[in-house]
Amino acid sequence: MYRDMTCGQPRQSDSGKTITLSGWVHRRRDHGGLTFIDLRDFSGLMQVVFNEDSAPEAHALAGDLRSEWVIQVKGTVQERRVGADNPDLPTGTVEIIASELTVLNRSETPPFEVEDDLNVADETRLRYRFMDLRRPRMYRNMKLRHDVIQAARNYMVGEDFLEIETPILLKSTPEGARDYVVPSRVHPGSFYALPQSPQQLKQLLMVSGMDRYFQFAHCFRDEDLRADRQPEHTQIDFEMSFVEQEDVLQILEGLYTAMVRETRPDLEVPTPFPRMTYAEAIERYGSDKPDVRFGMEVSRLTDIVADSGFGVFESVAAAGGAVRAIVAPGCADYTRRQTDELIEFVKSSGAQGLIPMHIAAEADSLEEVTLEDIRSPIRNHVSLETLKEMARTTDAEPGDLMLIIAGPEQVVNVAISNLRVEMGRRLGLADPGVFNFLFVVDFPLFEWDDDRDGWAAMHHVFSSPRPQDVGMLDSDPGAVLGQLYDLVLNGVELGSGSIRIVDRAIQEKVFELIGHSPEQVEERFGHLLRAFQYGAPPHGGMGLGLDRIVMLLAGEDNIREVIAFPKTQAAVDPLFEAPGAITDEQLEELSIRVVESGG
RNA sequence: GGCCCCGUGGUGUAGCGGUCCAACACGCCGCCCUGUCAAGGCGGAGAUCGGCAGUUCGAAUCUGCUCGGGGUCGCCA
Repeated sequence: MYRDMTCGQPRQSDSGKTITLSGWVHRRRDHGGLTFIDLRDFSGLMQVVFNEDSAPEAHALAGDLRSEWVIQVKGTVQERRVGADNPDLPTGTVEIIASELTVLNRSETPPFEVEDDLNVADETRLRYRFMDLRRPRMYRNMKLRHDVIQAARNYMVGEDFLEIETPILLKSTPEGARDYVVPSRVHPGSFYALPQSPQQLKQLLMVSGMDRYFQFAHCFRDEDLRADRQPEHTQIDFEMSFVEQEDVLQILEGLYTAMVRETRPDLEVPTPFPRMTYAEAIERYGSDKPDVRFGMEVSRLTDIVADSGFGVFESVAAAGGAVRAIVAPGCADYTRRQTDELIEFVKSSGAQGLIPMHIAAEADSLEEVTLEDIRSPIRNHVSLETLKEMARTTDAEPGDLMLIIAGPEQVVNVAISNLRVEMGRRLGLADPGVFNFLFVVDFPLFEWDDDRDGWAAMHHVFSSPRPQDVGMLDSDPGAVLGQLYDLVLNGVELGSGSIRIVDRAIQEKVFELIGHSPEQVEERFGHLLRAFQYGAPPHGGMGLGLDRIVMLLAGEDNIREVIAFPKTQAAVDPLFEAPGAITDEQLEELSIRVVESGG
């Protein structure tokens, strides 16, 4: 045994014991005849004292120690002398009086210090991830991730779900994201694809009578990265037979309250999780994943300003676009510099611009506001009555700052909802101690795809329309709502799910609507549809981003912080230098020739 | 694919046309020190400023291209 205890364990009750500890040299404080070593492992720090008088050999050796060397120390646990306690350390009331020291391994000088309050470029951290992960914060995140997984597994097992693994090497399905593909050696010119989700597999498991399935599923998507998006991520994936939407939502609520309770009992989780329709979410927040911890709802001014005399508003309204606004309470004194910043912000969210409207705090009420009280680029173009009507509609008061965005509906919604979140952040409106889960339901089944000039599945092709909407599949596809639901937490989409289609006629109709020929359907989904002809139970389920919920539970704002070996924005692993070339022999075996890109 | 920000010793930053063969902090190396815990004192080494091409009498500093990193819009069934 290299150790009797871990570094963070010994307490006053252990004093007098002779123990052996192993770990990394966190810091050395050499006082000449007396040397202190902070010995570190995953569990914490322990101060080790080397005294020239009592252990000359160990003391001499301790003088050679350097940061991150791996050592083994034998010594006696002792209460620290009066006044020498370190209240910052859990082990700060004791220390080890070393009698023996063994150097187990040396270390090069580290590229950065193993400290939590680290300020090092992400790429450097990833290049030396094995050092980066030694930081207590990273261990905490990995441990939290572990605990979240255990809590989820316990809950799912308790609800009679079966944990079943599904293959990673499967077939490309041309829906959705780009696939990562793997060439087949045995079948030259053929490729496996890594799963974007185990969607079809879990549906097959339902047809197989497995009743309730779950899995921590690795999912791969070859799309551009973001702070909360990696090329591979882990989903808590589950599917249930003989259920309706509400049954699935009940499981979700139970699962997530359990996960939070087990890992962050300090957080407040209001239950039951509220249900909000997609339409309501868009109307009130401009987003299908609203942060409902605070108000600042989005108003619609299109009708009021359609004939206001302000050209931008009029042309947007005439083109069928939207004029929407939020109110930043008490922000009428924002400076030009501050509003310019906000303009840059909304531009980066895709909007053309942003029109601020300051309502001076001097007036006692909105009705007493005069043109003098209003500061805005539209002030000289729009009548006072219209300005007031805009303020009334948004519930703006004297002293408030209205922020108005005009443009195509979807562009406005993206920008105004991002702006709302940004203002909420600036004004400190969102309580970080509250986890406000929200079910967004009744998503449209289809959305119009301008590129393809046709309907596309909002979620995926197997999601079922609401029974009452089936009749509209022919007459008005855009109005058909699905048995589709998202779980949203504090403005972050955690996952999507649906009740699946098991009726062949409806399935064929859906394929037809999104422009799949029977041949394409057979090619892409024949296996699943054939299975459905052999007795498919009604079923539904969900895929949930594990990394994101762990990120939120950890209080991190980047998903890389809760993934042991994440990739950079260019989908590179700087430690492995992946992806990399393969040998000519490998290429030969795979019948692959690499050609220069045409440019 | 678009937009924005960043790239200076090991790490993080300062310098933003000559006074910079580059400053500071931490780290590193050496010496001293028996109670420190971001130990302390003294001394020292270490970057030609991501790369290339230009502008200029002169560039870390300006311009163009390029590479790398981060954020974001598109994209992500």
